[in-house]
Amino acid sequence: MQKYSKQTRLLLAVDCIIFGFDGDELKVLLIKRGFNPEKGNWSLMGGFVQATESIDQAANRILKELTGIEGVYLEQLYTFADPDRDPTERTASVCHFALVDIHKYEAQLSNDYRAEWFPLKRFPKLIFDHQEMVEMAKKRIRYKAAFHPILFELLPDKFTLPQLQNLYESVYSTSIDKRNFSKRVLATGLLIKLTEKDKTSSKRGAFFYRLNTQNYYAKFQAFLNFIPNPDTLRY
Amino acid sequence: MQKYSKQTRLLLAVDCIIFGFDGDELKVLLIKRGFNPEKGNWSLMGGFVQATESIDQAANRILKELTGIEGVYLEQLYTFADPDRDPTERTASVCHFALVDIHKYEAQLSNDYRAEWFPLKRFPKLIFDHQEMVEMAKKRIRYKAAFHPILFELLPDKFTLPQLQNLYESVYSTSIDKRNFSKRVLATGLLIKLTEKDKTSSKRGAFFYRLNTQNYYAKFQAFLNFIPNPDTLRY
DNA sequence: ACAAAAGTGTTAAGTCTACACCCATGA
DNA sequence: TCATGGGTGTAGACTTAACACTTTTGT
Repeated sequence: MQKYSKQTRLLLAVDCIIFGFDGDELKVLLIKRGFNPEKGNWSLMGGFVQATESIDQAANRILKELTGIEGVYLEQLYTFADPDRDPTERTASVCHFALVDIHKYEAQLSNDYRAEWFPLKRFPKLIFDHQEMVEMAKKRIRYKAAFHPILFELLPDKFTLPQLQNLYESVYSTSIDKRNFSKRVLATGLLIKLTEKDKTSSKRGAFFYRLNTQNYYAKFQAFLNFIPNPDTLRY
Repeated sequence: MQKYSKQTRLLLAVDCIIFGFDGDELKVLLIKRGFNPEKGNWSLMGGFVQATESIDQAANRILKELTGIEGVYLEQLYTFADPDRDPTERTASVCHFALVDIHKYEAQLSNDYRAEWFPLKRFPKLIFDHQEMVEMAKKRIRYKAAFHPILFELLPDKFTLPQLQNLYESVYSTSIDKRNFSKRVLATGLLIKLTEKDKTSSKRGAFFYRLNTQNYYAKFQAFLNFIPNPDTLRY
């Protein structure tokens, strides 16, 4: 079949903002770019979409290649394609964000890859328009997590209510009454209380919970509402 | 500067789902494709991003060229780039949706352009993956309009409460109690009551309202809540 | 015994839902 | 005068927010 004539072709890339939570603050995984331009500078995980790949496949492949991470929550965020965003050559980047359990990947990342976690405050200068991508991803997470239980993706399989509350408090830079928080969260039916306790952060210990995965998938699209004052949120 | 070697280049396109509301149901503007492949078949408004254009500029240009529409609400939705979505040649499409006042463009569309409004029920077969794009856009509108006052973009500058309620009822395929609806809507402070009445749909006439544009922009990002049972909504 | 974090219940305020009647007008 | 659609208020149910004390246990 004949090609479309007289149209500009360009490169298609994927970039991923990988979020993790260390129990205290949100972090993003960055890598030192391995090629010119901007070689050696901090960058999001990115790469070019190959000839026979879908965007989704490319995003998953790049995550795997650069960090070893696979099977995590990954969502398309926005496409950036200003003509001069990459000075080398016009490149459209389909930006994604991923949510991972930071502890699963800490060891392997520092050993096998040149990637590092950076807290959202105290962030290095990033290449190209990557800072803008991060800003958008932060907004999207806050927006989406206000109604959908995506933040569980940042926690290990077993987690405690205080851990979960810390996470919500970090994401929304707010503090939440723990009595109201536990009532809300437990009322969703998304959590199953385990008999085991986490004794690492208190003498008494806090009960572990795990996700009720059935309910999780069933209710994922429903609007929850873990956050007290949604009026203060901004997209 | 040297180019990135050994990478595939591809075409970047923009497609737009243009929504309108005729007072009774939601409609989407379609056009008969003017070139091969699929020449003569129904298509979303689309075109290629030019060498020096941003995506946003391309989307606005294409809207203008194909329909004369400009200055309307336009939002990036999702990027579709499966390798074979266009059989001619690999093409990534950054899909957008637009919300327009259907009455502003009815005359000009039928006279000057080959575009036609189709109700969301009774929809023709579309080219490529355009049907999937429309499905996603419907979901996004329902999602976003549950919390942000975007549906006003579908109405004329002056509109009545019954018109507005009809619109919400169509978008959510539900019926809303008119007493509760008017209380909710008026409580937002987004509307200014005019002295003039619309006598076209009743003998008594319904008061016109217009948007308080100051409040509209200020509160756009706040979560409103016009829809009674958000639990039943799905993303 | 005390410090530090976990866990739990109630009340008042506010919001939401359900519901029915009168109004204005043109035909 | 009557048929049609527009406009308005209230009471009960429910949800949310605010708030403080007891429990556990390691040191």
